[in-house]
Amino acid sequence: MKSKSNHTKSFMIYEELVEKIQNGTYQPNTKLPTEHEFMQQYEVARGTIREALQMLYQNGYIQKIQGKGSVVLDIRRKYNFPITELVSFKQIAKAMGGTSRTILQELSLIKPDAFIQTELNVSTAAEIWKVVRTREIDGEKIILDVDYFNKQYITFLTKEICEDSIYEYIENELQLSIGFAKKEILVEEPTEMDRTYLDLEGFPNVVVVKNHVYLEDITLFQYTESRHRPDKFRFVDFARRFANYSYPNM
Amino acid sequence: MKSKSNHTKSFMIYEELVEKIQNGTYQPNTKLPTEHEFMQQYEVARGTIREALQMLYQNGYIQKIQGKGSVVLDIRRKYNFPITELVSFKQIAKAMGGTSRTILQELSLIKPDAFIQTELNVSTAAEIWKVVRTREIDGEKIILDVDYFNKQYITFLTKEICEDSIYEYIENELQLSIGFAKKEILVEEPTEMDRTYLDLEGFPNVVVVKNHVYLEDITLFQYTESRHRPDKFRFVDFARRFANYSYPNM
DNA sequence: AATTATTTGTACGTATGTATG
DNA sequence: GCATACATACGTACAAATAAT
Repeated sequence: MKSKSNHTKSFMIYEELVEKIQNGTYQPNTKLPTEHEFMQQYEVARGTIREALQMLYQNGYIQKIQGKGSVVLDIRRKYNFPITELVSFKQIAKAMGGTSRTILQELSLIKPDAFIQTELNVSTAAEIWKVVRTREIDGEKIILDVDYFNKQYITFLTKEICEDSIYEYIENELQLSIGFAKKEILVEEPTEMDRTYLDLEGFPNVVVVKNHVYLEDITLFQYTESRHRPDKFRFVDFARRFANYSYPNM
Repeated sequence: MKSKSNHTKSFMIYEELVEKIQNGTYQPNTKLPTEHEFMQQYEVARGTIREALQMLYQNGYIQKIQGKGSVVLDIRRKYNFPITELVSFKQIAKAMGGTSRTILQELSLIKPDAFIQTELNVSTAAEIWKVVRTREIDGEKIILDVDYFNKQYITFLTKEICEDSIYEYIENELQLSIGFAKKEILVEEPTEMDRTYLDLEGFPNVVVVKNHVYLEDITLFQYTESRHRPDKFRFVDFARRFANYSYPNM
């Protein structure tokens, strides 16, 4: 999972601590070194350490307890699944282990119909890339991804890019920074497309994840529907009660 | 949505800005005042303003763009639904408007079976509150909530509390601070319980949200299954690509 | 039971870097 | 090149919660 360059001290410390939590250097339910110890270890100001710890906190790696210290959580380890982050299928497949394959069913430039005009907020004149891909895991076609990209921002696409990772291409080749996405999870009846491209095995509905994806400058460039066979669908989320807004500092 | 006291300057500023975004004082796709202007307006240090803005950013209210400013997003307004936060049904029902009702089907103290022992990480000796509630919206029973509370932490429950809001009771009466939760969304076949307590109308499966809820001191005190009729299920999530770890400051 | 030390939380101020216009 | 605005980092002080004396 790489993206734009982030060579700040706090981010590098964060990455190092994530690594040490994942490889067991810091064990679940034990305390991390104190902020003061980290200060000396990394020779940075306390605020810098607190930023790194805040990222760990925000992403569910640790719990910070005032007066006590930071405790390593094992939630990530227990559910080794991408938790509420924007990740591509390639990353998920890699994390899950099993054999996976992407089959490109369609790659075309289209004029947006009324639905796509609304979802991508474009006029009839716009040009849109339509990408249809089947995701096969352990020999079963269980996910159908239908993507629509605004050609104004994603100017060029090829079969090879779609079969690898479009996100990697967007961030590394096109040098665009993906900012955020709004996800919506629903259950729908299978469409004709679902029936042809998925191994539905008689399941009477599909779980649909609808995604609007924005760049960092707030331009909406992608609308995606990820259509899952219900028995294979799983979504894991980590939520804090108040995103306990204790922020680093100063 | 209230919880533990948070009277910090940055949090109060955050709340005030949320209010102003929601009531339209700050319009979507326009820029907020600069950090410098906020500094003068609130007579606080820049870091304090940046903390407040960071909370807005993290929760999808604004996008921060270096060199330009902070732009108000309309994602929250478009999907007026609790976005990836720990919220109780009472809050959701209130936000949705329509008529809603909670029916308490069962409230009992039980000894945990093998499944609950695993999910709540307790021994056979523990005592567990079991709460079964039906959620009715516009006259249809579409959600079945099955909660298990560790009596060690939630010592006392009544019919009235369960029919109102257990979360309010936990936070306001018991003065416990809820820390975080791990959610998992799956699709399952209806159980006998689902069939008796839900208006399933022939739907062959239910969407199940499994929830492990922890206090701020990391004690696991609740396991919940929220079982939804699939046609009425909807989950909205806001995700940042890298939770762009720019933190306030210093 | 009261005090002190430790550890995290909030807030202030300053300096410099980087992106935008 | 310059001004503006956000980003990162340093340092200091004190508050609040916890743990140890």
